[in-house]
Amino acid sequence: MFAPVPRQPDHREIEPRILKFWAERGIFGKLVEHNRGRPKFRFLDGPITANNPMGVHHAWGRTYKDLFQRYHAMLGEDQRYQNGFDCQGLWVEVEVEKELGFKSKRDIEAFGVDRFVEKCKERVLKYSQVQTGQSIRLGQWMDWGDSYYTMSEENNYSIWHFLKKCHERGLIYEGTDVMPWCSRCGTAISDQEIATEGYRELTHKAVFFRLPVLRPSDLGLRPSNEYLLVWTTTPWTLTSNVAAAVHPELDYVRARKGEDTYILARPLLQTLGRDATVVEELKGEKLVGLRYQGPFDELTPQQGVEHRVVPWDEVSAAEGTGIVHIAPGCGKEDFLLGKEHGLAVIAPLNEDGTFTDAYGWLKGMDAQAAAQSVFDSLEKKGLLFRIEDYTHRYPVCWRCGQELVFRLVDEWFIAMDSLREEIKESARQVRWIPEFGLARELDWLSNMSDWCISKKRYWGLALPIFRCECGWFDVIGSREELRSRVVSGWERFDGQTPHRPWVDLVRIKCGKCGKPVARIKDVGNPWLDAGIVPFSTTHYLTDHSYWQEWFPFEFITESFPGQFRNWFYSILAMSTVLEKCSPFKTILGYATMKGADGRDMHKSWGNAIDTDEAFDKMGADVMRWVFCRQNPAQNLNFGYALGDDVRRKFLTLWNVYSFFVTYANIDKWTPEMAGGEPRMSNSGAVGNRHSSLDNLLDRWILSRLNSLVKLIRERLDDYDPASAPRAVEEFIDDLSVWYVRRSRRRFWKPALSGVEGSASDTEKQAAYRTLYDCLVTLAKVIAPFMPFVAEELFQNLARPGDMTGSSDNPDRVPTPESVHLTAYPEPDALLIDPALEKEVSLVRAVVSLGRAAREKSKLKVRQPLQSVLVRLNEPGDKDALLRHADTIREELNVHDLLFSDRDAQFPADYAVEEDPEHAVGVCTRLTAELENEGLARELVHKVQGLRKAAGFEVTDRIRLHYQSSPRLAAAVRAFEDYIRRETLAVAVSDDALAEPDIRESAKVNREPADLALKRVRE
RNA sequence: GGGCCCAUAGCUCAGGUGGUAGAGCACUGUGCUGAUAACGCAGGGGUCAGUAGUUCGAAUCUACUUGGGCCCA
Repeated sequence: MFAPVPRQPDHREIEPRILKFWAERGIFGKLVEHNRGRPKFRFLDGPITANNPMGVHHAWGRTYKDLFQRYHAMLGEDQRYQNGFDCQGLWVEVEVEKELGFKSKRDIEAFGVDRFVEKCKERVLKYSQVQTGQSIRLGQWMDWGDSYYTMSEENNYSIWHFLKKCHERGLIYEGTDVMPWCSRCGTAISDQEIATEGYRELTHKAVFFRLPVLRPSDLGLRPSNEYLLVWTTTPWTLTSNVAAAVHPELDYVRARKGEDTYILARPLLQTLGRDATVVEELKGEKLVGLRYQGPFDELTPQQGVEHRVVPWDEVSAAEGTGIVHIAPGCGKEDFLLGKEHGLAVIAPLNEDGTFTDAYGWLKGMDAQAAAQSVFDSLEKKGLLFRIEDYTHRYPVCWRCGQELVFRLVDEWFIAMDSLREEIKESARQVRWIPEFGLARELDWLSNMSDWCISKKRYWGLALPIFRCECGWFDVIGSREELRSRVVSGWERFDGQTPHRPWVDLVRIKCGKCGKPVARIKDVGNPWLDAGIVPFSTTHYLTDHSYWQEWFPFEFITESFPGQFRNWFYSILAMSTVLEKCSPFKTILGYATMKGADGRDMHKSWGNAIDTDEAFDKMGADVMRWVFCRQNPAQNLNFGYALGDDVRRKFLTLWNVYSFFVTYANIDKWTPEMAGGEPRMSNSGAVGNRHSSLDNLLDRWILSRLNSLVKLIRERLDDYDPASAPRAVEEFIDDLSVWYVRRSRRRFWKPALSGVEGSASDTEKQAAYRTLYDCLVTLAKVIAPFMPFVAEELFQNLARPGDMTGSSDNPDRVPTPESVHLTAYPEPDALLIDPALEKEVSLVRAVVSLGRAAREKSKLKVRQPLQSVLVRLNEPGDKDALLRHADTIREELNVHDLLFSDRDAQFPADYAVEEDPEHAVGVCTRLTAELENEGLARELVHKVQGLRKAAGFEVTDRIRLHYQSSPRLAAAVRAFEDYIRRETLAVAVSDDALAEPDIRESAKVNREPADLALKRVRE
């Protein structure tokens, strides 16, 4: 017996129960064991940041990861199943700071770096556990006890090794650069980190100001009443102005306004207002070298600075004045231009974004808050021209949202120029899905600047760089190397992880002057942590043969946006340095998850979906299906409505399953009855025992099933997750709407006689057998997508009685214990019959047209008609339709199926519908005989309704009594056999019935009738 | 300024290698009542963003334009 099937699947009940089943039976462990030593599927999990509970967008990616791992497991491939957690970096620090109520780095120092670092570790451990639980709830199968953590010693020391290799190639250097700087976090933000969320549309005060041109006089250079008109959006940087840039090819003017003369780009003359008159036109190159008086010459750092006009091709006349203020200490491009022209570099800011002590009255003032003070000072000096609001995209800190400033800093870099082409070559070795990924990655690689690997923070990779005051530095490549070179502090470091503050206590000997040298204080860029995992997780340094077994990886899948310059970049770069190749062969990228309304998910906008709530409301299976059927290249607008659609679709499958179990139990049908040998073999082949079947419907659905399996294997082998679910949905539709509906009567009476070779038994057995194989195969097919429901179907169909613990079905058949331990179905080419599939499509098209024609005739389908007439353009289609004549006649409820030539006209009493290929007409003329038949069918319809209303079982026999008009009575007599058969009536009589179970006064096609039913006990 | 992606029915989206537009939802009508707090069928609805080109033929290929998104500078 199959367990009775609830009317609707309840994921809240099913999913936890299946999780428990898997856990108790150790199914995952058995799977790993089963495939051990077989051909490998090498998957690399990109680490998830273990800093908060998982977002629903993570569930999207994790679904892909699980889908392909489960699929390849069912192909019998050996896998590592290692999940990864990203642990180190500013993002964790920021959360811990919030937890502790810290506002700045000073708070951390006061709290103690060691305690702070421990807090960071604790947070990572806590949320890695939370995420593990959520992933399990999603149905993801990983070796959860063996997750890698990027804070592990192996990971950190592997990076040391990488950095050492870079140093051996002379790529590591300390540079002065102007970097985007977060004054709250007290650290530079690397190029990669100014990510999607790294820019924000902001409005600032922009200022037009004037700088007096210095003219020669007896006493040297003196300010004149001629001015450069200059514009900037960052007032605080004026304090560090050293030059003004013009485009040498651009047209400029000298224009008089009142007593004064202004120089600016000609296209921007209107900036001066209407009362200005042009005195002279000149090219920008004529202005180069002109000296002017700086806007803040009174400040100490400005003493001795010579201000002059320099040429720059980047200047445009699109906005401002065409004269650009240059402060090499405050802007990246300014810095580069300054280098080119040998300009002075003035660095005005402290780590916290305030002016340094040298800045006199500005000392201690926050740079961004200083705008008004700068304006006041300009005003007082007669240099202010105009202030206006200016809206632009401005970089902000990707973690805390603070507006960034550009600050002159000393940071450590890996020189990338010599690696650029090598890494691009590695990127080209990869299959990028979607294809445009390669172009994106190459674009990034072509434009990337040197990799800034240092961060002035606490929780992260301890960069193994030791630098002496004398200028010497070296990079340590391993713990052993450090130990061999240590001169002091080892005992205080030994036993600790290689993190701050402990590793900072170690001293080595300077290679030049011999002094004890400490590590630089900086920690590493977190993408180093994630970038090394292709090596650290495969024990590149400690177990080389293991690494050789598992490297490179076949497959990774991650979200595209952002990762081109982050993880994809760092694993490609690091692997290229270490092994001159890409560490992965195929990348499946997917887009961004948005709210149901297409906007970013925000709690305050009400469109955010909590992961745990989604598991509860939607269920993991449905959620996974939604993710899988999505085109990965397209943003996913995720909401509960998507889940409702999927649930409806699967309710159809559930109904088929429920239908099968209901009737199989009535007939006490078991798989063994129809076969003889055990049903579920491990071969995985689908329906290979049906080749002798002659039922067209059976042959058709098995062809469809095998075609489906073939397609899905092709698509999954090609790393295309989205095509498979769509194909499954179509199959479910075919199975329910056509196969089950058309086959329904085969599952009804008479009951299985048990007589070998009886005709009705053979038909019925074939139907059960076919539907059973469809369902069991489907369970296997969807197992990687919807692991819970697949298991539920499989357990009840293939191992009935097992899950409930009742052991009327002990392990007497070698059926695998779980659907996830079965082999993925293989298509049987002999069962695929494209011609038959096409034929059934044709039949369905003709039936569809016929129904539309009936619709037009206003004659309901229950009323039999004499004939349907089909006109075909393809004469060959006639034979095909004739093979399905019974089907067409039944579907359209007509007696005859007729054909006509392509040019023939339909008779006048036909209602006709047509499409480009065929026309179908139904004869609308009714005879008395047809009307009687219609009455009989209508009566049956009423009686079935009464059976239902009375609560009879579908197998109950009844007595049917009726009193009616003579017209109806005649019809009943004419079709009595039919009525008895359809309603399971043992007797039909026209007298009154004493004590009926149910009675009704009804109208049967306008003929009045009293109907009464009584159940007959056997 | 450069690169990449997108634009198909009211909404969400399918539409390898070019051949007279499809699904789901929504809407309207209707049927079924032995899967039934389900389901089926039928119908309305699209100049496939625009323009030009290649072609016997373009939603599909090419160029440009417009609008949206992302990235780089």
